[in-house]
Amino acid sequence: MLDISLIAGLPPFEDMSHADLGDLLSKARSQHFAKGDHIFRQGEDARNFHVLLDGHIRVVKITPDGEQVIARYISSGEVFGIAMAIGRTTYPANAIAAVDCVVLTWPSSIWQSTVESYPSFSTKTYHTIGSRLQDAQERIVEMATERVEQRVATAILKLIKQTGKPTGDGLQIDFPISRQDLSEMTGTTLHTVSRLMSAWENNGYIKSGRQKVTVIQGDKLQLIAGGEKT
Amino acid sequence: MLDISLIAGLPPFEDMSHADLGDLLSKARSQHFAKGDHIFRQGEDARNFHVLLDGHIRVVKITPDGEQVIARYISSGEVFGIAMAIGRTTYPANAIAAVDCVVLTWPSSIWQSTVESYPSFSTKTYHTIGSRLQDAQERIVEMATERVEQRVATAILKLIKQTGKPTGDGLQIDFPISRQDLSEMTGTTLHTVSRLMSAWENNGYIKSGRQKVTVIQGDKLQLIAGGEKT
DNA sequence: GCGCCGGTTTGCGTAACATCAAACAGGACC
DNA sequence: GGTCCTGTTTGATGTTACGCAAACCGGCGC
Repeated sequence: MLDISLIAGLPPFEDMSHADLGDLLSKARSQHFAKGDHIFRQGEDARNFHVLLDGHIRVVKITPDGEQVIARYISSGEVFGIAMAIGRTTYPANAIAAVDCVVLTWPSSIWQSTVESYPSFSTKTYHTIGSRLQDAQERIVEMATERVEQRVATAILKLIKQTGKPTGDGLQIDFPISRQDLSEMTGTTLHTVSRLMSAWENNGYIKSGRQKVTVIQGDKLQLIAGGEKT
Repeated sequence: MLDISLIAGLPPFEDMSHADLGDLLSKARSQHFAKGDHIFRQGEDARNFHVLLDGHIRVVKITPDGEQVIARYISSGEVFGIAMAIGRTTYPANAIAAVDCVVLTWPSSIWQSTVESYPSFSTKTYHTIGSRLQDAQERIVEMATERVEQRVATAILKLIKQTGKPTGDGLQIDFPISRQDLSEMTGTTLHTVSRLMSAWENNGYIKSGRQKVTVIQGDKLQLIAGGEKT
């Protein structure tokens, strides 16, 4: 039904035999989500885990008083929604399609047997969790020690590194992202992000439009991220 | 040489047979660290992994420009220094004995075989990493959305929950902790922490002295942590 | 083509905290 | 008991970035 080539090249599945891949795929179903759809919601029972085949997904935490914090963006090829791997029974955040997405979905019930049967998948997955932990720790350090300007620059550079797509002038973040989104990634307000980006655009470091960001002079942003005053 | 009773009751090792425990212990060595000693340093080759048998350990990240951020405190019974579990070859932070400590140490070389041989240990360990990830994500949300006052209150309550020891008046954090330490946990300055704690002491919520904090009215702190104005 | 809506820009006042500065106190050591 | 050291308190001043407000803009649907 689903073709092995869908996942054969993806990081979580490399080192798995074709037979194993077929086995695993036979238990999966493929889903399409339109831009803006929720793949799952915070607090919901973690009934499935997923791999993103195509698109970009925004993972958002919501606080008791309704504020939103973007935990991360998922790019294609990544596993996500693996709550049970970290001993949870519910999802810790919302997952929202930033663009139209194609997702492979497995029932959580086969998680345990899956990690046991395919040790390379298991190792890869735990390393994924590990790198998310490191990422989170780094963000804590940033938030604790850096000023807003640096954090916004860092966030943009990280997205460019993760998803940068060449355009005429430079590298562009290849999904729609608003000032508000960037503020929710960096713990500030859309106003402050807008002010910073206006200044950078005036200096020719970036070009930006409605939900678009293109980095022209990454080195300059890098300097700002590193804490240079101008 | 080392007695099984040392680790038999500890969370990471429950569900392991006595034979397995003996096996594992035979490869361990026990070490003593005086207050202030480094168990390992950031950037160093991760040659060992550890379990804390007694004491408290401060895990500190250092930024390129020398600022310090406290990632967490380790309490007795926890595994730590498990860099290789998350695919690193070096330690991501300093580990410093907050008080005199007793530590069990294994060479990293046996990590892989250990997680493979003892699935219950493996599961427990990955859940530990998972809960540290959740913890980190929560801290990001806090730093992004809450004011300093709330964060400091939350930090104190978390330490009380983790290590609170009953005294005459209330629960005391059972290792020496300075205003500076609290500021490095919450991304603020020792001055601000001092001001907040002075106010709380005046209100009778806490008692504090040199590197000591005792919580008298945890419910009041809880209100502050939750965002109540007074 | 026009109006509407969501996203964006920009100005102004100000709260929250950092920074600078200086005095103060508890212990450890002699 | 005195001295030194480290941690703590408190005040005065400065700055960052938030909150509020209002205007603006670009695309989409009608």
